[in-house]
Amino acid sequence: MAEPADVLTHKLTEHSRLTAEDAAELEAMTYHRRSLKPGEDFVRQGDRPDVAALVLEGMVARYHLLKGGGRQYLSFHIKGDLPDAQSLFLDQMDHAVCAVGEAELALVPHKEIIRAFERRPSVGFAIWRETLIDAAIFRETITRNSSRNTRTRLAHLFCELFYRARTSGLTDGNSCAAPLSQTQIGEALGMAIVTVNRMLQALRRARLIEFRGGVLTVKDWKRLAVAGDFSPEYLHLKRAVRI
Amino acid sequence: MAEPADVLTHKLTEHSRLTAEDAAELEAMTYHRRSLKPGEDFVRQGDRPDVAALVLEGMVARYHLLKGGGRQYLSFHIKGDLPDAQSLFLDQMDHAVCAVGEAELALVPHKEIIRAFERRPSVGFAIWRETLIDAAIFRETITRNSSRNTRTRLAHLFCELFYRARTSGLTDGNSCAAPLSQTQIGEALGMAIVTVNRMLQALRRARLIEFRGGVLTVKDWKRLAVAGDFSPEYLHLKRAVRI
DNA sequence: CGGAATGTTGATATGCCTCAACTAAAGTGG
DNA sequence: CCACTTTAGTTGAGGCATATCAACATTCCG
Repeated sequence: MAEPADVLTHKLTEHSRLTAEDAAELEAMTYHRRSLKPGEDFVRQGDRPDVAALVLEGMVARYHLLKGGGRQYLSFHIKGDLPDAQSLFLDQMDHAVCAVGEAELALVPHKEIIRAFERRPSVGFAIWRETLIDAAIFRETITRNSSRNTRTRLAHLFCELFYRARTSGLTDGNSCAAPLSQTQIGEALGMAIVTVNRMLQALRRARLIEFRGGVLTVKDWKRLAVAGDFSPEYLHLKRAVRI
Repeated sequence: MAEPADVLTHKLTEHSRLTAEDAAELEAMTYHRRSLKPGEDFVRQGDRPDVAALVLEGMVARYHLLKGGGRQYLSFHIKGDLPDAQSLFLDQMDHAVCAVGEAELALVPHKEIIRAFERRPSVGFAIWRETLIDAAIFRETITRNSSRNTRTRLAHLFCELFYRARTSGLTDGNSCAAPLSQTQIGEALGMAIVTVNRMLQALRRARLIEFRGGVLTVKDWKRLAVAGDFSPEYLHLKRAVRI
């Protein structure tokens, strides 16, 4: 299993240039491992964390709690992501973060991260860039959920999940892990479970994807990208991945 | 008319603590004024700006261009906001920014801002925090547009516009500037113009708001906040505003 | 003053949700 | 290991919120 510092360095390298000194600074931080069971919350709305999480394994999701008990999932995160980096500078969590399937985290004290920023501004800039990419993904999510129909939304989500997994080297051929239930997909895309189920079948019938047992298989990337109105510029990666 | 540096300092103070040295650093930057006509684009999707904008006057909006020519408005910005701060660390714009009504900007070269960060990390942290609040607003927008009905969405938008104006001292009694067309409101909330019009009437009839000639008047804040399912924590302000 | 943009109203269509029942799979305890 | 329970997925029927279409009113602006 990879070292936390390496996971982080590798991730930041997807969009930022880091010097050896920068990497050393990341290496010097303290990483505390923590395992999460499926569905387990890691931070809750209102919390004031003093550590930031790095995803080492599995998938993690951010969500708003709705009155009535429902959820609005906001984003999904994989290995290398910092799902609560915002807590570095925003005291209170305005949303929660939970595991989707089993997940493994590394926790780093805020203090150490801030100290790294002060010693090496470029490390700060890289993580800042990471949070800005997060925001770009949120913007795309607004557009996806606000102005596209249910089929397109679903296709777009699969595109994003697959593309990001691919970028991080987490795909196995045309497959990647996506341990989401149909309920969760519905709560991410703002659609009823029944509709998720039907659109899923539509995408399957059209031979664009397979989705079973928490594994997403892309059968026809090109047509899936068209169906999802997907183009990856919003992910702001240094080098585009070919699929 | 206020000096750009003062506008920025004042804004950052809404959520961050700045020392006299920090303020001096902001003061030392070069601000280039620019006026925008209603609807005028200031940056476009794909651009690679080398300056960042500070809103001095009026309202500015970010939007995605949809194929077919439609727009998805992502956020609205008022005096003190930095609507394209992300361009500091993300090369290409993934969205455009335009004026809503007349607007006045101050442009600051990226280089000078970055230099300020390197000399005074806390200035960087304050602007970073600003971009994180942006992201928090995007998250709230996801939830608003994905899991609430049209009436609630509209009420929520008005709540946010009014609350933020109030925070920045831009309200006049129960009124604030909101030079949006119904079309633009529709393109922000992901609803048809006709529906905007009807829900607007519903909110008027319920005596929650007035909205005419680009001016929003809140007639009953408490009930409007309930109708919009609005609570301002996501804006992450140091001190909550009483309305 | 005329034309364009914006707002308003009514009628109709439909995409998606809700409700309800059933099946399949996964987890649990005897 | 099997009965039992729970959770997740599937299918059909019907209704509603919201979109679409179309006409008209109003305001804005050159």
